[in-house]
Formats: sequence, C-alpha cells, structure tokens
Amino acid sequence: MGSNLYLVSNTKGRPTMAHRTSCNDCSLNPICLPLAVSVDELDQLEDIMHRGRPLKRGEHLYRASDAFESVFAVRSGAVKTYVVSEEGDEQVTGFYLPGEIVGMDGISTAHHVTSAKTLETSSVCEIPFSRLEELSSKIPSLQHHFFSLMSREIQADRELHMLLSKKSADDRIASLLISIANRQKMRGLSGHQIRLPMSRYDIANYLGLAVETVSRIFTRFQQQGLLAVEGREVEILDREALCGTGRLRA
Amino acid sequence: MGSNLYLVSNTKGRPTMAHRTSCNDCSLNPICLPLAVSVDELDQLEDIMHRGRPLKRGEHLYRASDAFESVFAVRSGAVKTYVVSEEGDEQVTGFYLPGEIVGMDGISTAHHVTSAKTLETSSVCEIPFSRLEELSSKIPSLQHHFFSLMSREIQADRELHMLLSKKSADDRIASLLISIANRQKMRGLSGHQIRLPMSRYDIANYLGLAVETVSRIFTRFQQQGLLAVEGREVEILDREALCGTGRLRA
DNA sequence: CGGCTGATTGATTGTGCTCAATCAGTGTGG
DNA sequence: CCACACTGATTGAGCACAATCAATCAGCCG
Repeated sequence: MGSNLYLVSNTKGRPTMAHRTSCNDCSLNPICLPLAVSVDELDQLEDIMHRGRPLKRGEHLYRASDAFESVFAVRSGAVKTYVVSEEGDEQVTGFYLPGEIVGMDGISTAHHVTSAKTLETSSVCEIPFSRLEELSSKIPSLQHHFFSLMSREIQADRELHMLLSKKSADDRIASLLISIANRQKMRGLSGHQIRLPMSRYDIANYLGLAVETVSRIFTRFQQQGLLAVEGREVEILDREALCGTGRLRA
Repeated sequence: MGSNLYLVSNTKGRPTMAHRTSCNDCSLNPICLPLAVSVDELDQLEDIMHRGRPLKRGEHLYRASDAFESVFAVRSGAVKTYVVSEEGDEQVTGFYLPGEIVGMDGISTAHHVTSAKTLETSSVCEIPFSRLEELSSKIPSLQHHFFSLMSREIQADRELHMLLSKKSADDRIASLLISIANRQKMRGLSGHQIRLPMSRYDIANYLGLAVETVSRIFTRFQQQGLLAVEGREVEILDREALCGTGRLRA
C-alpha cells in the first residue's frame, strides 16, 4: 500500500512525489475547484484538503451508508459510483475523470447513497465538506463555484435521462464515447483517441444495456468505419457520423 | 393578468389572497426553504422572494436559454421541466410538486438548459439566485440547506437513472406512482389517493415509454387489483404488491 | 354539430435481452 | 513450466417485451 509507486506508474514522466504538489502545480487547476479562488484564497483551500496516497484499482473512496464527510476531486485515474439494491444487483451511476468532483450525493442525507471505487490506479484530493462550507461562506466565488458544480452534475443527469429515454442502444454508446472524448479534451488530451477506464460490463450497466449489445455495437461501429476499437483503446474516426447516429451535437 | 382568481380556484377554502401570505402561514413551511432559517432570518429571506400571481396551466416559469436569474419554489399546482432537441422532440426531465424547488439547472451556465411550464394552475415563489447566494453566505444553515436541496436533486436523478436502466416498463410506472404518493404524503396529503397532474403523454415521455404502453399498464394494474384508476385520479390499492412489481422499498 | 386532444385497445413488427458457446488474457498451483 | 481455472470480451440463435401503426372512444370547446 506503499508510497507513491502507483502514482508514478501513472503520471508518466513525473516521478517526483506528485501527490505532494499543490493545486498551483496541478494540471487540473483550470477545471477543478481552485478555478474559483484567488491566489491567497487558494492557500486556505489547500489547508483543508487532504491529498491522500494513490489508490489501487478497486479501492473505495467511500461506501453507501458511510457517513458523509468529504467530497473528492479526482486527480488521476478514474472512479465509478454505484449503488447496490437489496437484491444485490449493481447499478453504475457515474464515471468520474480527473478534474471532476465525486461524492456530492449524500449532502442531504448526511450519508452517502452511492459507493465510489476506483476503476484503475488513481489519486484523489479529499475535501472535508463541513470545512468547505465554512470557507464557502467566506469566499463567495467559491460558494458560487460549488453551486455551479452541483448544477452541472444535475445537468449531466438530465442529459443522461434524455439519453436513456430516447432508447436506441446506438445512441447511448455513441453519446458516452463523445462525452468521454469531450471531457478528455477539456483537460488538454486528445479528443478522438480515448482509453476507456471501465469494462464493457460497467458501460452496459451504466447505459442500461446488456454486455452483448455493447460488444456488438462496438464491432458494428468499427465495421462502419466510425471507430477503431482495440479493447479499451478507442479511436473516434468519424465523429460527425458518430454524432449523427443519435443526432447529437458535435 | 388577473388577480388571484386562479389561486382561489385552486386552494379550496382559503379564498383570502393566499399569495400574499408569508412563509410563516404557508403550509409548506416545513419542507421548503424556510426550513433552514430562524424566525428573524426568515424576514430576510422573504424580503428577497417574489410571490407572483398565480400562473395558468401551460404558462412558463422560464424557458431554455433564458438568462438564469431565479429559482422557484412551487406553492401550489405542479410544474414540469423539459428540453426540446434540435429535431423538435420534447423530453420531459422532471415533475415538481408543492414544496419543491425548480430551476437549479442553469447555475453553471448562467442560462437555463431546461424550460419549466405549469401542468395546471399553479402559484410559485420566485427567489433571485444572486441574492440567495448573498444571503447564504450570511446564514450558514441556509447555505447548507441549499446544498442539501441540490444534493437531493442529484439523488433523485440517480434513482431515476436506476429506474430507466432496470428497464421493465411495469417498474417504471410503479415507481413513479410510489414517488408521487410519497411526495404527497410528505406534505400531509394522502399517501394512496393521488391525482396525477400530468398527462399520459408526459408520463410516457418522462419514463421513456410509448403512451400506449403506459395506458396498457395502468389498465393491467387495475385488473390485477393494484390500482383503481379513473383518468388522472389514481388510488393505490395494494402498495405492497405495487412495490413488489419492481421490488421497490415501500 | 364537427373538430380537437387525450386515452384506450388491438395487431404486427423489431430491437435488444437471454441463453449458450467460444476465445483471449491473466493469474494460480501442482 | 504448463495445465487449469477464472474473468472479460465477442459472436450466434431464438425469443420477449415494448414500439409502431391503426382504429375507436370520450370529453371539451368553438
């Protein structure tokens, strides 16, 4: 469970204790929480955050029914949230990539309603929520930014809702790929060469499809020249047509 | 656009200018925003709110792409939110009953991403968001309550997501009915005798089903003795079995 | 009365699920 | 070191649930 080995293997070319860098040095600065605060306020924000050890694949950030104490900013890797019903079947409720905030459910109940586990070796910043609230009262722009983040979460859920209603399986897959590509692009990565951090099972579960269907659609998209798929590596060859599949906006 | 006639026709037995009462007199007090604030703080909250005229069925609270300025607390009636895609088809994204807050999308974009229209004659309280933010900075409990409300919205979306993935049409209908019953109960109304404020079309759209399917399931549920349906009046006869349909928690 | 919208019911089709088999990759233990 | 088991992914065949197309009916308003 040691040191920062995992992180090193993940952030290629920056072997120097990356998990002790400050928000200032973080490449996610422009899309993460610090976005909202000035340089001197940033110190206060950093004071309340914990940058924990890197987590191995499959470790939990929190589990459903845990007391709600913190939200988490993903620094590297990827996280999925899910709930397990009484009958034991799992429902994946979201995927979180670097720069995104996990755990904002649970504020109202004081307990988490989802569980969050890493999909691959990941590092996260833990932000105790009560202290974030205090700080938000003092820094209006931070308060607004946090409201804004939650609002964006709601918006994303709306889009997902729309996707799941307009039920075509093709649309769902296409849309997920585009979404991940967009989010990658936002943090300066390729907008067409993506590496899916989650399994086909997770994708199927998230989109309300059977694994077999996901698999079939991936191969068909490939045959149609829309994608180049190799396991979890996906290249979007014809974004236009892919969007056209479900008439999404490019 | 006429006095408080509409409201009168809606809040039976209280014909006296109900829209000028304060939060103190509002029956929704225990579940609405005022929940979080003390008596003297309540005055400040009331100062920033506008209790507008009652709205007729079909009037808009706001439209997609309108500048985001306020959130709205539903006082009476019911509101639906929806988006319209470029191709013109509508997607209903939510139903809001008295005591619930509409319009929290749009914080991040400064513009609304959904439209909100009344499903029947309704009255709402408009709360300018910038002033709510100011006030939230000064009243920590209000800030927390608002975070909490947004969190609850996210939670509800999670549940919806789960519902739409676990795709059985029966489950979806059952779940919606239970949800509405629960929300009615929370404001002191019957937990089994409900009046659906929305059309079958809205229900179908919201749940990602065809209208015909909704209709069929209503009649089948009735044949099975789970419901007594008469148009938009629905009585839940066997809540246990209804939950069992989709193995929901009662 | 005639036209409209909302709701219900019937007949047919199709998309995606289920069941089942195969295959590749990975880790385990003899 | 290799056989074996196990998980994740892919492909095929058949079936079921819900969509679609279509017709009818009730209520409402001009």
